[in-house]
Amino acid sequence: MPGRWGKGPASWWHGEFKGCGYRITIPRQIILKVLEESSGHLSAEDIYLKVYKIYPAIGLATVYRTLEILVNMGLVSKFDFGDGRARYELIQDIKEPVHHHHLVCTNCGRIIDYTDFLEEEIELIKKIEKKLSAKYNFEIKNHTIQFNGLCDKCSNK
Amino acid sequence: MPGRWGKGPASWWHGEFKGCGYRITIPRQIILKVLEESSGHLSAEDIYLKVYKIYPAIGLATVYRTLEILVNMGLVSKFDFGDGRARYELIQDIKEPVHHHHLVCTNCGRIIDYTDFLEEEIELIKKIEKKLSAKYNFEIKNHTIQFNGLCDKCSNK
DNA sequence: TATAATAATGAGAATGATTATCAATAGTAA
DNA sequence: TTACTATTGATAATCATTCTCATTATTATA
Ligand SMILES: [Mn+2]
Ligand SMILES: [Mn+2]
Ligand SMILES: [Zn+2]
Ligand SMILES: [Zn+2]
Repeated sequence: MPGRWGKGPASWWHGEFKGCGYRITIPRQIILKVLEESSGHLSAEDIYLKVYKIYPAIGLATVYRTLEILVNMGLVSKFDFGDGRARYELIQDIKEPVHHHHLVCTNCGRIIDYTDFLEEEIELIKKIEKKLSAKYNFEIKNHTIQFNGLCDKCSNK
Repeated sequence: MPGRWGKGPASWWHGEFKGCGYRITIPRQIILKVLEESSGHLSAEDIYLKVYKIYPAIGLATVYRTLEILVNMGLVSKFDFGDGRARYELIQDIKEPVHHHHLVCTNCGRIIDYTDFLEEEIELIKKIEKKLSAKYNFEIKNHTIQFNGLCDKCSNK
């Protein structure tokens, strides 16, 4: 995640975090660190276990509390892929999010990220958002697009 | 839901149901009836309560079991809108599903169905599915598209 | 730096949706 | 009708997530 750190000790998110009245704590720093260094789709417990290795005093409730804040601040996306637990992933770049969509295998649960949209896809989404905003007077903040089916391994049984 | 019933007593779904080795039972008939007569986004408990009025002997576990079958058969869609309980809705027409997408208010939880896609939207989805299938060797069965934001009431505070 | 105010924490209990268990019942084919 | 067994309802068990609360850590301030 290049370009996010200044020269000082403060991380890219410290400013926004403090601006919202939140304190910079050890648990929060480590949770963010783990999110930064992991590839996506981690469950709260996944994150807890990774933090635990660095900081065994961590509590699971703190992980949940921190994730809730991050989701509300728009720094983390929360997904439900149907396996009974929520999944979290850091939004890579706040200014210009590297948005991506998901392919979810309904058999083995594998999740494939794809970002190589057709140019049209991006255009169309903007157009649809505009149309829906107008028609339903709805202020659209973000969207989720997911294709479900069978991955290569599962469709070849 | 016109055009689904023959002249006999059997409902449109009886054939497919039996074909899968499932028995036609009173609880299942009433659950389907409730799904047919309700507008979408019902939780398992919503369904349980509606069935209960007609058939008080119903058990909640039976509702869950039946819904699981219906989802697996592709007769019912299951969604998670982030309020901690799954939502179910009958797919209106199996042959030519009246597919729709959702606008979800992140403040009050209101859900708006929209089906009035731009013609381009439908075309593009087909194109994307084809591209993704080829690239990831993924057999796409269905998709979910959801826009999140604030509904008119909530954005006017 | 020391202090006060209070946000944040971790442990553990509580919640609540969903699933599993099991003996009794009902649907089906013969 | 009978025999077979899928299905059921009650209820216990699971398990992710949230809540409670006494303790601790962070921050602004003096
Ligand atoms: Mn992803
Ligand atoms: Mn709907
Ligand atoms: Zn798979
Ligand atoms: Zn709303």
